[in-house]
Amino acid sequence: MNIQTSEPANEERYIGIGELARESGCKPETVRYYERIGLLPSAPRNEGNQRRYTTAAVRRLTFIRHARDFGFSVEAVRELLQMADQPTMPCDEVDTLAKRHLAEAEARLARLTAVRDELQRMINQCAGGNVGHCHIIDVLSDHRLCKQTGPHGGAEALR
Amino acid sequence: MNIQTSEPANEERYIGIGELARESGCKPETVRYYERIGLLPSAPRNEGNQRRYTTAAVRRLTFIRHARDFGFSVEAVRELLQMADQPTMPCDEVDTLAKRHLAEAEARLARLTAVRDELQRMINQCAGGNVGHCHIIDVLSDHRLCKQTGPHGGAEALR
DNA sequence: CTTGAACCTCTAGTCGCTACAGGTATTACG
DNA sequence: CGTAATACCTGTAGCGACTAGAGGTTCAAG
Repeated sequence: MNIQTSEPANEERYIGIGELARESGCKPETVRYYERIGLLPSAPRNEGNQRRYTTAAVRRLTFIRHARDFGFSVEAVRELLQMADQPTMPCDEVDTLAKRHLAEAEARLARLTAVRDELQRMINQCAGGNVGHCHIIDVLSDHRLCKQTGPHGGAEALR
Repeated sequence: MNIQTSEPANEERYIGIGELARESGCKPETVRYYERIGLLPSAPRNEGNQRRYTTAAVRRLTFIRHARDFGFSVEAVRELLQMADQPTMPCDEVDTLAKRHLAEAEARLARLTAVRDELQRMINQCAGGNVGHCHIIDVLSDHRLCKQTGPHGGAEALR
């Protein structure tokens, strides 16, 4: 498994940024953005200054997109790429990174679950009527009406 | 329950932005930001141009923070405030807004759960060794190694 | 009266893209 | 071969929801 961007073998097919984007499931703007921030190496250009890519770039970009889909931050992806680029390295660090990410996902999950439960509770208790007696408004107005003691952290759960 | 910002009754105590922030659980910068974007009305100023608040502002800001904690967007909070400001209105719209938000929370929850499971799976299958044979790297490189068929949407789950 | 904390405005930075505007290159068709 | 549609280029600005800092003013305590 090689996700490095290597120089093309003879006769290898070159593709443009549009096709690269299509094949790896993102947009050309995003590809250029990844190049700008250094996730992708600067692509070689043809005579008309357009970027040309090989299948190595498709693999690297696919890796990036997939890691992003898993919710890894761009910085984490950068680290993962560096690790993947050194196949002889022990994979402890990869493991650590993944576990930390898992822990964060679980924390978000817990917060989000609490928020969901509280939302459900307050919706169920709304008897309908007018806003002056709306349970939803009441709960939002007064944290003591929540089962939870701490802040919900719904906003933080979304980061 | 009145969360409107009304003019202070005679002899009502005024507080500064710092105390307001402390009492409602956010930072002074955030308070000014909320004023700037119109979630909070422009606060009256003392002679030295500093904002003075009453308990009505504490209530309003607490409502805002609480709704934000529930993950409601600032725009949704704006709508909720408008509704809460009209206590005689029927609360159908509040209900609708809350239910829509609940549905979104549940969707995010589902995506995040899927991501969590896949992360767990790939961490459990990592035998340790070097990066060249690391299962985590392999899964990130090749979506077909995931149980899931579609994209994970981990990044989207975080919005 | 002095010191230090709290406050003021304005601007820019965060993250991860996305969307222009205004131009050039390539490609397909007639 | 000419033209038109498409793809590409760079650079900049915008999103959401704050947060941080610079550089200055005002307040409260001693």
